[in-house]
Amino acid sequence: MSVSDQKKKQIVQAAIAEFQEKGYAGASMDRISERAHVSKRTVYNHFESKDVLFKEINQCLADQINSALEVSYDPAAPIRDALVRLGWAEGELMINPCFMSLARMVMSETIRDPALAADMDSRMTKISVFTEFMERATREGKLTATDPALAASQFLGLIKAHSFYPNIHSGRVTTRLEMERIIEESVDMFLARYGAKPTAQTVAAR
Amino acid sequence: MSVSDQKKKQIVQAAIAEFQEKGYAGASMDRISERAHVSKRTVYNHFESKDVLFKEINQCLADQINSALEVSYDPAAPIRDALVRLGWAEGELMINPCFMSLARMVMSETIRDPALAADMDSRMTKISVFTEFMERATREGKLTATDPALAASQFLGLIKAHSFYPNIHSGRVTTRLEMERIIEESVDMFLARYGAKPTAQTVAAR
DNA sequence: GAAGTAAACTACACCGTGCAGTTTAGTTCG
DNA sequence: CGAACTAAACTGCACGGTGTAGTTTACTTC
Repeated sequence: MSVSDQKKKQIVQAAIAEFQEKGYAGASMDRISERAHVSKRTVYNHFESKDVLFKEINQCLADQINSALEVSYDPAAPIRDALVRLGWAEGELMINPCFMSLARMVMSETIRDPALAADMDSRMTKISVFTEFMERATREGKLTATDPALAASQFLGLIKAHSFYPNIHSGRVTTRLEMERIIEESVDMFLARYGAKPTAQTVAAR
Repeated sequence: MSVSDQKKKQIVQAAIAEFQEKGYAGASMDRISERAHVSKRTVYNHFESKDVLFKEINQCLADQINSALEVSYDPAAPIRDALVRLGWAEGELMINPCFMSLARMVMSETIRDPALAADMDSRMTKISVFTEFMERATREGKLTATDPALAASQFLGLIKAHSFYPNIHSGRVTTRLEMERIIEESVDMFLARYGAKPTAQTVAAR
């Protein structure tokens, strides 16, 4: 990595910290350059404006989400295992402090600015895997989710309700152990509602 | 209502709109006074600073939440009906555009500022009704929620996942009809997991 | 000579205050 | 009743001090 790339990385890190603490409007380009141990002019050599710098950081978040959600559907796996694996695709992000820190910052801005929210949404290209999963599993008789989109959103809602949303407020990040429990409990509830033919075997598996 | 009170109300309304659109740091006291059709000096006669004005608005939100959650436990009602009623205590808030608008604004600030988040939390005195409900219903054999706090948070999570959190981003407010469905679906899933003795009667009631 | 630095500089916007003068509501008195 | 008075609130404007985004300039390092 060249010196210039190194500086750019420092700037991005500093900007994340500054935007996180103060928000877009409250962040100062002077402080960002200080935190990056870089002259202000160097910041402007790499990013033509505060807005461009902010957008670049947003793209980092979208990239993280998209790559985390590249999860393939395994028809051979038992539905319970497949759901746990699907849950972990999201869960893995939420136990990652770097991701959560970024997510908090971006979210507090998107809440206020619908245009920015739409822009971010358009960057999240992989969200559909959850609905596709429900649809396919139902087609194969493993679930009874007649409304796959609803089921997907309920599944995500259960997980997020115990990790993402509380974290967003407290700043505390869920541990891997806690996430295991959250996913177990979410899958339990989800299968209680949508599991096909609740046989003795399914119950015993709990 | 006196003229002075009327002006104060105008200021609060204008401030909500301004804070909502621009955030705390981005909001301008000059613009707030313009939006309220009031001189800037009048704003400062009612509120000694931007911060005081902001806090006053936060208190409005806390008041709305606390009064909405004053819901009593009815031991005579079937558990399903009681859950629906409990869900509506929260749901009623979320189909209210005024509440949602305020909630969005406050949330985007509390996300960034943990101290403010803690301050707001301390003002929400009635959140415990959900856990108390689960605890009591389990004691009376109507539910099997061995961890009442978890069950309460799952119940709320299911409802919020389909109204509050999507609304926060899109700005679109859930209709009463949609909320009926959300609460039905949430109670369905909740009872599938925690309903005591799933008898033929319980199933038929769906 | 390409990239970085430090510091000063421009051109604003913003918070909060001060103040001279006006409006409003209510009360007293003829 | 209605005119005169009073106290409080409101207006509009200007101002000090501060902070900001982004630019420029002169200098340094590799």
